[in-house]
Amino acid sequence: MKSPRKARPASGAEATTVTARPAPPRTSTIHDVARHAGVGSMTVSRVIRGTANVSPAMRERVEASVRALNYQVNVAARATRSRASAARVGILYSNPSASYLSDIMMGGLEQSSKLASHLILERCEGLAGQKQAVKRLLAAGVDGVILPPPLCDSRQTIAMLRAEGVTVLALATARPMVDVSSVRIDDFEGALAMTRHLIALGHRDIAFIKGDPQHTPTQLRYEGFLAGMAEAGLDVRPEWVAQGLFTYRSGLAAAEKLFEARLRPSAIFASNDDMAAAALAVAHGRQIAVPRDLTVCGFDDTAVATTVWPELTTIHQPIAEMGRAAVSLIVEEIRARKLGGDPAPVHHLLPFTLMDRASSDAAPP
Amino acid sequence: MKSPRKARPASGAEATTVTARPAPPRTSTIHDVARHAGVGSMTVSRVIRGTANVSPAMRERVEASVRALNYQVNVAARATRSRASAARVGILYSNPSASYLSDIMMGGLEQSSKLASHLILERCEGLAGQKQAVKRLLAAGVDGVILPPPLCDSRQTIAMLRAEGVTVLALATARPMVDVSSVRIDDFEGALAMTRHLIALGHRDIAFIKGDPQHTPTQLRYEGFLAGMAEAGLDVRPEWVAQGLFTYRSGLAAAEKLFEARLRPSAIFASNDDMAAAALAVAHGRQIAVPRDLTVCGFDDTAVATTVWPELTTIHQPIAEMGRAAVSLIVEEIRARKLGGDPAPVHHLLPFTLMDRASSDAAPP
DNA sequence: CTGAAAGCGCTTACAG
DNA sequence: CTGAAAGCGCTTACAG
Repeated sequence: MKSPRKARPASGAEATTVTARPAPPRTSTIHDVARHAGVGSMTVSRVIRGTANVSPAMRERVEASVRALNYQVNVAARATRSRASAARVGILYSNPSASYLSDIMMGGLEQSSKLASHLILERCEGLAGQKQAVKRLLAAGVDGVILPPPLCDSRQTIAMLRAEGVTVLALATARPMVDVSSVRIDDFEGALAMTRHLIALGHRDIAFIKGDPQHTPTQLRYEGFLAGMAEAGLDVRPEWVAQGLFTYRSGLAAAEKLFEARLRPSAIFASNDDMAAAALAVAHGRQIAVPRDLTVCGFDDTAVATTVWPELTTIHQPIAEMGRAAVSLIVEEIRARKLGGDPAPVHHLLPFTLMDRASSDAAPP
Repeated sequence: MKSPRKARPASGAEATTVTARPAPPRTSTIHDVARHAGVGSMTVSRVIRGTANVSPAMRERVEASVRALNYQVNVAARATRSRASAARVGILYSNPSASYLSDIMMGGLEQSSKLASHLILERCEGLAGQKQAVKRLLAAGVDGVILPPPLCDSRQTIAMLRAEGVTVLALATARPMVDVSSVRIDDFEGALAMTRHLIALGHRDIAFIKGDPQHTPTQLRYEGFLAGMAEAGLDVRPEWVAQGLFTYRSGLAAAEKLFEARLRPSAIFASNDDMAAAALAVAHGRQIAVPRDLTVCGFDDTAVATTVWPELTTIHQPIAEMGRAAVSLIVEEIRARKLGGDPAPVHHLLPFTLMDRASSDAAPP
């Protein structure tokens, strides 16, 4: 066995080089394009924004110059002038370890970077920390705040923000309020689609692991499951419904309970991926082969779904896209309000996708 | 059992309202502050940037006005004028499902949003897609590109970018090149620290699961482990070293192999969290209680580390912070080059943290 | 140490 | 349908 080194290997950089670097490329402006096309800068501005009132010939000419000069908009400059993106948007979160959070942030930050709006991340410690967190956001001068779960369902937080004239958007809530904009998927339909999928695979003996009763999607996912079973005329046995809390640990306990029932189900539908991953681990321990002897599926399509083996069949929530949509919508709403309007709240329902992976298969005969 | 509903529950918004909203807050500018403080705008600009050459009295006065008016910098406007942040930075990634990726992005986007630089995310499909992806980035007019693993170690990608005058930064590489800036932790020291921790807990029989031989951190983490064992005068049994590939599935196989050895180790140190999570699942299946009968630990502190139960003791890589640092450093390097300089590459080594969680405990007597 | 002027790259509002 | 002017909020470069 190789003898260990005491000094840090590669602690400094290695003595390898690549090549010398030429001068950095220069980026062109709207005026360069205008000069190249022989038109006014205003026309270029109209073309790149896709505004109406530009003759086709002119548009063609400008677009050619844009390509020729490899022009790219300077979003920072654009933001300076157009009120739209001068928006300051907060994201108030409370559960930083949730796997969906970084995807929400990623989508939101990406969109914000496109619009050159300014995003402010604020963490709220427990429920008691709400007031403090809202105060910090107000001190930062936010025009709007996006609320991911579970704060998306906190009437108190929403009320505090709105009392100060701040625009609010609830993200991934299952229970949107009529006068607060929201971005979400349809949890009921998602669970229904998964249940139909299992039934189409020939499963009749389907168990279900419920989520945390405190969270709004829990009930809808369960109802979607019940609806799917009912429309196929299948029974839902009480001993095949286990209570979970959306955590891996609760999934471990729930799965153990399901396996102790007299009859073993041929499929387990867990209402999120963490609990489905736990069910997989329990099955593995009991030497139950997945998917040969047991189908397991989840909900959300978070990172763990593709980490475990076999990879989980699950309902994909387009979380990053929801983050993007949330920023777009709230910035638009803020803009409208700044212009003196009173925009109606928008409720944006995004499509989910059933990801058919290796953890599910036809029911054993 | 409750009868299922056919219609989508809560498919539209609920009939609940909150409160009416007052007018949105207006944000103040540098000139408002200047007027309030009775000074020139330039002085305010100097104070908020923390520039030298401002008398303490003046600074005090301006800061009071900043607080009074709740002034917040408009980063977009700032970016317009200061060349620094006009930077366009690409992030070229190839493994979108990697759990560290969204954290890198999150840190990077956050920093970029602060600097009002422009981030462009580009995905490269397989190794063959490198050329295409680089072309797309060049077409987008990038000044610099950040390379997360595994592309951080691709000499070809780096060479292509630099040939076009693009500044490159390698993120989380274990083998930095001397003339390419990098941001990383010390993998050797991290593994050494974990090994020492296990030994301090009384473990003598420690098994190790190696990572993918293609990835640069693999060797260093293994060497860190060997060094720790050697300095304590402990043997490393060949049958207690298993080869993995950094995937959960490979961890499953590696752990099974370790348990088939004649003697069972009292601790398993997996060189990443996915494989440690797999080892946990295998132990669970074999009714081996963790941490009572077996200690399991990982490396990276990705989301899965706190998803599984018991939660994993692991080495925390400050991934989001590394993303932030990468953006800061590359923007600074781009700025320096734009001003005509030839800045030396920077090698930034961030501290790791040993997260002592529930999956590790003292060795059984 | 402080400030008035010019300008960043774009869009708004106003003329033709 | 097209464009010249003014201005967004800030910083750079130049005077004092």
